[in-house]
Amino acid sequence: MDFDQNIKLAVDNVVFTIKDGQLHVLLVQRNTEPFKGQWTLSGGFVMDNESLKDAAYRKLEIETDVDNVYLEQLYTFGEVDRDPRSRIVSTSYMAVINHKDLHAQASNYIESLEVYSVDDLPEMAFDHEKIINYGVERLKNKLEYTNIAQFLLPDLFSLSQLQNVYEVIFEHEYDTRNFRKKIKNLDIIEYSGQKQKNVQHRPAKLYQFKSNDLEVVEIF
Amino acid sequence: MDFDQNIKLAVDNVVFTIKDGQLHVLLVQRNTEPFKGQWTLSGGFVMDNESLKDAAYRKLEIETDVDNVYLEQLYTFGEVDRDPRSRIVSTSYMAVINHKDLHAQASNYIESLEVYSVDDLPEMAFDHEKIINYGVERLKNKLEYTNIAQFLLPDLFSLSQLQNVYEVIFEHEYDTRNFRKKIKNLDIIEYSGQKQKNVQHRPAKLYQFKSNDLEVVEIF
DNA sequence: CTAATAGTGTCTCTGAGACACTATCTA
DNA sequence: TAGATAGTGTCTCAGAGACACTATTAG
Repeated sequence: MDFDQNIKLAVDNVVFTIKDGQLHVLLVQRNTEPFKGQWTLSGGFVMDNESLKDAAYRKLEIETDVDNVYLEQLYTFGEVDRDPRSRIVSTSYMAVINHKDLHAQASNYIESLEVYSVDDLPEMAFDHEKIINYGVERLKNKLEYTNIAQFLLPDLFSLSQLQNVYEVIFEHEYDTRNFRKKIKNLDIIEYSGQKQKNVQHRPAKLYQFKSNDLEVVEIF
Repeated sequence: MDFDQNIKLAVDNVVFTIKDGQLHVLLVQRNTEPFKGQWTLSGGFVMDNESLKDAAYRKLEIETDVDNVYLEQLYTFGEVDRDPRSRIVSTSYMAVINHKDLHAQASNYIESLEVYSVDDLPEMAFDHEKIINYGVERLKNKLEYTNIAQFLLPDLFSLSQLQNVYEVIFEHEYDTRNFRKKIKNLDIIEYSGQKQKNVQHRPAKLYQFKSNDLEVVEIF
């Protein structure tokens, strides 16, 4: 056990949310070299007495209401030269959260914090753009076979809102009737009894997910 | 960058192969405490100048003909107490290999090396049984939507052999006609022009995969 | 000719996708 | 009543699964 190793271990969070009808990711702007002024994921070193997932949660607490967040490990990036300063291996996590639970202001943060559309990322430091792309693929996959969409939506939502989540992330429009037929057959959501109020059109029925945990269900 | 961290980073390989019509995994028997006599995955610490994947390959070279192996990262296990000696985070890799390319003898190895059926594992040290189970799930998933089965088969194989791979891993028997119909529709294998020889029954046509790389194709 | 495995086609049912109109609310 | 979005059913086609018999080889 006295193997001499000089590798540091970090976590990086890819925090997804939907804003303005587009998939966004939370980024931090660096204010020191290297890559000063460029953007990174929110992350940091793992402490000796916390698990990887706890480290990811600790970082996430600064920016979000972690009670309503879905967090899962993505991938561990272990190339030798991914950080020019020293050997740093980073385990990335994907967080999925409703926009209202994201307090993305710089208040607790020395560096500035902002959400960017994944289709329009700023200049990214390190290999973080690669990490984001990996996360986008994972999110797309999970949308196809789980109820993960719930974490991008408020507790009560209309079928149009749900459909919009899929359309935004897959960048593809679906037929309303077919979409509703499929979702209803899956038996994963239920009518809450409530409807939209004060909308300038026919108010939509509001639904809720039957399970608040991630469940595996073939969707697309 | 002078954060003080006392975590070591290791890799562990879950090496899958099919032997005697069952899915097997390669294990190493520990000859020191803790867990002396119990079995573990083949693994070890990552060196400062090699990537995680290179570390996994380096371990794999001892036991296999790495030219014919498929290797992919599984998951990083980062619980604080997973190793009683010290804080060790382990990134696991899944290797998929044909049984003939596995030279699983103890010759290069101080410890003894053996393949065990995943349905009949010996007493496992650390959290390695959990890692194996995670690997089995990943392998099942990949069988459903990729051509990963090729790495469990010789270059030329019969349709029965291919079907057997699926039956063994999913522990489910498939209808021969339906299975062949589906595989042929997928257009991922082709007839090699050769047939079995010296078999005491009608010789099967031998097929080969069109692509030697992992390709994404919906199968089941 | 026996034993063993290879190889093949049809029918039914289910789910995916294409497609157009009516309903309900606010201002 | 105009503007906006919600909400709904039918047809066609493709793929999944159930199912039974003939073909080819060695010994």
